Amino acid sequence: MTDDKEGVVDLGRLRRSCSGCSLRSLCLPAGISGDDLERLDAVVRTRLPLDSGDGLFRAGDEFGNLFVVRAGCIRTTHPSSDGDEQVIGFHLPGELLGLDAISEGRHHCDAVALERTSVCAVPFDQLEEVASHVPGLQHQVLRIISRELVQEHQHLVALGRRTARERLALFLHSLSERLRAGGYSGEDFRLPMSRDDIASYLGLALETVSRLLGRLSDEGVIAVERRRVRVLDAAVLAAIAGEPGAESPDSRGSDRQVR
Amino acid sequence: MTDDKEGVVDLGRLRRSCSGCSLRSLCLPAGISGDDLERLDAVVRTRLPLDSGDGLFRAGDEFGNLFVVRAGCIRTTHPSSDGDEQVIGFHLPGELLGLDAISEGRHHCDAVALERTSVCAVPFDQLEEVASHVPGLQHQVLRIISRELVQEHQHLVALGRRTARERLALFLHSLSERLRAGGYSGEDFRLPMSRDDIASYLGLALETVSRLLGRLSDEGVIAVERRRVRVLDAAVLAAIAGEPGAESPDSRGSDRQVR
DNA sequence: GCCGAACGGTGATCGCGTTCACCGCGATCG
DNA sequence: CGATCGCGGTGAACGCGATCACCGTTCGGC
Repeated sequence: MTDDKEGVVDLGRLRRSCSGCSLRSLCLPAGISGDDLERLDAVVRTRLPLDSGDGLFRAGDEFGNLFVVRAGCIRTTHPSSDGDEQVIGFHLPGELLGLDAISEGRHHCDAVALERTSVCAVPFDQLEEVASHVPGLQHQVLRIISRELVQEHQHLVALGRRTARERLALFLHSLSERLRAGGYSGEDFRLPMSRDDIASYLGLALETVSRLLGRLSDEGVIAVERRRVRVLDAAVLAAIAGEPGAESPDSRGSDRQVR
Repeated sequence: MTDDKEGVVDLGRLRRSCSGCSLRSLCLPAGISGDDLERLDAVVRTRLPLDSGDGLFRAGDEFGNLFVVRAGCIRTTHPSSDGDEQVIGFHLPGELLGLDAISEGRHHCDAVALERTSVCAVPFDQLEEVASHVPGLQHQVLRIISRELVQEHQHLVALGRRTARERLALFLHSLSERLRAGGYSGEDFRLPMSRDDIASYLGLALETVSRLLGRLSDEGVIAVERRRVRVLDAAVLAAIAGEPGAESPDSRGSDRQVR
């Protein structure tokens, strides 16, 4: 199937493949190499381009593909019976979406691009087929979906126990970390989403988000200019967010032993 | 490995095995049968008994096993840096827990039994090994973890957008449905958790939970007597919870096509 | 250029749910 | 048996964040 001439690397094909992707270590191929990576590569459709506002899928749609964000940002929202909808997540480069559709074979969210965005589509049935021959890939899929679960737990704690100010600080902190992980600056970035989106995601009114951004700016923790954000004091931001600073991992043992 | 005499069923062993378990269709073995089910059976350790208050694992513990509740109830809580912790979930018969530990090989939650509880322990490395030979099992694991994700999304929407009254109705409605799925009555049951636990789970103060339970009781929607709850008007309860009554599935197509 | 919509900022007011306080009940234990 | 503790119920007051109202700015369209 490879039509590359011997010894000549096809740069175009490489750039479009997992092996040449800068997000490789974050994404499905993490820990996969050689023939196995080529098998995965054969399944992934790269470079699906989306304009700002374009939809990727809607709640109720039949589930066919998982998607990985290469560049840009995808917002997922959960529709409510009474009309209003809540923002569930923002997906940045290197992050998967569509995992919640595996359960019933239908998407439960609407997914929309917030800016010019490029995604890879991964046909799920083919991914499962490849994974059944590549144990490392099967494990990686489980790890990614489990990580998603952990993030949701943190989001739950934020919505359940944190003040508006703490939620916003946590949001900015998390965004900063994730952008850094994707290869972008974590200190100076542009928010892909509106104040309204942030408010919905954090379970707040948009006025509250607006005011608190202003307050954090007054305090010198961040600088905000419309959608541009600079983190001036990451330590204080993390402290407000309630992030454990230099806490020891503190392993306490292992789970219940079974005889 | 089977030491049963020909034609004679070992009832003790059967009752302890997946094939003889009444929760089979909810649990990992759903859709698995024959030799494959036997292979799964060989991995699962059944009947780990817990008393009320016993811990199953704690945040930071090394991850070894997934657990399935056979009877009783397990509460998982997410510890916070500043001391107070939030209840993340209640796990009823037929439900898995520990899935969030796959990502980093460490548990992120504390898990405690709220009453006399029996669980099955599933060593995760062995489960993965079996799953790599049994495609149906691999798919089932993904389906279960994905379903978990969907439930968390609904919980997020509840915490982000719903009033205290709606959250409580949703909680009772969901509890009722899940108990029914596990083979218990959904109309008349005993709450395994305290008001405090419910409040933490719903992001409310316990006083609010107490008052709203009283109000729902006054209105004749439910009857509450300490921890015993009877659902008197399931339709009204579902309506308050914002559950779609007789809404059509309304399939709108399939996700973005990829050329 | 003009127009209009989308977005963002800010003040004034309100109300839901929290907070604080104290109540009674039932179980456990010396 | 009275003492203690955990659990659950309830009243009163407060305050955080929602709601309502209106502002200016930016941007894309013709």
